[in-house]
Amino acid sequence: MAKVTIRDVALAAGVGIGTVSRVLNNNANVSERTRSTVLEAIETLGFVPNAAARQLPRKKPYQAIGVITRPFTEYYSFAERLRGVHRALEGYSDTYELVLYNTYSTLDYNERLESIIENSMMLGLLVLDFNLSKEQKEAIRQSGIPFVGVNHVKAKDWPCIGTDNEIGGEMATEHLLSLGHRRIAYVGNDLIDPDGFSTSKERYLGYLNALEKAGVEQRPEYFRVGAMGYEPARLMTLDILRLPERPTAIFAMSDTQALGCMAAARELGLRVPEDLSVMGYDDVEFSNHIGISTVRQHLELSGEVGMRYLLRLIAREAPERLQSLPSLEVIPRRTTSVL
Amino acid sequence: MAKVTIRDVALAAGVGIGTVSRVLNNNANVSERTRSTVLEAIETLGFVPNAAARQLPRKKPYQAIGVITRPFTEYYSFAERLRGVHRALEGYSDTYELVLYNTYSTLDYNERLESIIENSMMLGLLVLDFNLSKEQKEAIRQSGIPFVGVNHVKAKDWPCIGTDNEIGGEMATEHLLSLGHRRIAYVGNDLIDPDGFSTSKERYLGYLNALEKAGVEQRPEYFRVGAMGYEPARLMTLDILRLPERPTAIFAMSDTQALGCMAAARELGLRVPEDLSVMGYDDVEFSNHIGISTVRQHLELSGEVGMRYLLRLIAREAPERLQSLPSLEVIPRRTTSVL
DNA sequence: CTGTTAGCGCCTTCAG
DNA sequence: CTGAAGGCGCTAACAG
Repeated sequence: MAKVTIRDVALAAGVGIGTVSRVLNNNANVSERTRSTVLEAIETLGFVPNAAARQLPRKKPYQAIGVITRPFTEYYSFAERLRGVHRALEGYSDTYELVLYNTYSTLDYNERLESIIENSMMLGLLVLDFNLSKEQKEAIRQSGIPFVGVNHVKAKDWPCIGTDNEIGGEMATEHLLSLGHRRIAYVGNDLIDPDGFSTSKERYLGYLNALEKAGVEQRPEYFRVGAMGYEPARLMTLDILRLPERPTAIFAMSDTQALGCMAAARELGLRVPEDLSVMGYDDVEFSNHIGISTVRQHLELSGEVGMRYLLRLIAREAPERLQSLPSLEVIPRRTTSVL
Repeated sequence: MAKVTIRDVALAAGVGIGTVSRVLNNNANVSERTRSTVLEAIETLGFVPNAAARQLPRKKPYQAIGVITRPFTEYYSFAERLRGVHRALEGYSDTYELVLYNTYSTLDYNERLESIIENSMMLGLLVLDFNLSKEQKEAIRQSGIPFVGVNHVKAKDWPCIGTDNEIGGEMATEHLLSLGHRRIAYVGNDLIDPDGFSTSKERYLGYLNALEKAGVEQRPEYFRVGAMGYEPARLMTLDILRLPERPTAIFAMSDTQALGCMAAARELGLRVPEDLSVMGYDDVEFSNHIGISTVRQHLELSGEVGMRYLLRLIAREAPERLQSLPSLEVIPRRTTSVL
């Protein structure tokens, strides 16, 4: 159906477009009769006022900044990044609206990105946890929208911030090794996930590096990957722990998955860390509350730094180099102990 | 500084406005020289293109739905509600943008709301966890923007959805009583928080009801409220557990706070649930993973149902009555046990 | 109370 | 390659 405008409504209702506008804005100066006639016309025509057109004549312009991310509601770690984003935006709340593009899949992601560019409604764009293709970067650049990436390995062709997952994976594994563990399992997402993300692969490579440096043989049966999240991790761990010779430690690629490992251990009557050490990754907030040993990757800070920089780009302030994040840190807590 | 338009830029650069538009949109047909002249003018004038005006001539209209909430990044429970909101929006991602208004304070909240109404850019508004005043409801209604409330006790004057905190508090306490506990403490937020929220008060009233029905005396020293969150809960619990006669159970008003209670117990060498039962509230995701006994209030579903209804209102589809949430449920897990 | 007329700021032909 | 003109859909003054 073609787009219906205020003019169509006026025509259908047999009134002027000014009158239609008045009922739209609940202006007092309209008789009850004409009002209802207009309302009826709006109804039957399915008229939806164009937001941009309404906004145009108003004094205060609509200024919005977009944040595009993979489903943050499914991952605590994304939510923590967003916390930093909001921190950076504090004080700007009456200046910029935050438009959150929560995508569901790569396809969805690409479409949203395209639509953002087409609409050209965003003053700036923060790309959270997503790898843009060369073409996509080029397209955004063409559009003239300032953009910044968060959680991406440093690249020359766009301003981005992130940490090195391979190093992090190595650190986590080294921690376990330093505690005397030799039978260490890896539990994570599929190495290449549907969204083309290689986080799991990177952390796994770090794990391999650490083992190799320590001269520890890597056992294939201690390597399990699958869908992301708590439940798959629990199931995979159950499998691992039923092995004839079970590992004494597990490196889970996220804190949420570490929770799954711990649940599996509990189900089998194994104590953590006495019978099994569990190492997580991310250092989300609950990890501290519960006492999960993990690798801190400064999630919140990453969002904050990224957004601050984007704000600078938008304001065209001297774009000093993008500040880099503090180093990854191993945070030993109560789920890992000496063998 | 007055608003600078494309015309000012054209004037300053000594070119036509069409040319300015072309450089703005990275159109090929501009000589390198004029391009840089224009860019310079843009720079010195600090020109920012008006988003609405840019959008207007394009084919695809900008359609956005606003969600206004208290700082969701600080509360897991809000994040879970948002998950439901997103679920409801799945499949509409190419139709509606989701604009998230994450507020920092009541003042901020009121300002944002005003600005939303003034801009009239939103097709609909979902109000998450915030009590609107009569005037505010009236103002939104005047603006003609469809709106729905989530987490509000049922009211006649606007469509909203929510659960009864008093009943929930009573259920939680009854669970503890049924396990034989008589010395039960309450740990929560200040009864009236800075944002005028009375969630804590309501749950506390439920707690009192349950005690009274059971004929259990309520001890003032078992009542502690303070700032929201893990850390304050931990500190308050530390106090309570050092009492000459410490309670055998604690009802914490949220799962996050329950975590704080558990941490305090651990610090004092008390086992949960053997030495102390801890009851939470919310049933956020990690509660299941960790095994916290709690009251399920269907957070995710609330966001989903609310947004679905809003979508109907926007589409002007038969607004059958707003579906109500399932009843609250006590979910006993591993942090509560018989005395 | 209501129709009409100017723009809102920008994009997009259309001639040069 | 570039300037000028027409319109995007709506609001807001202005006369009735």
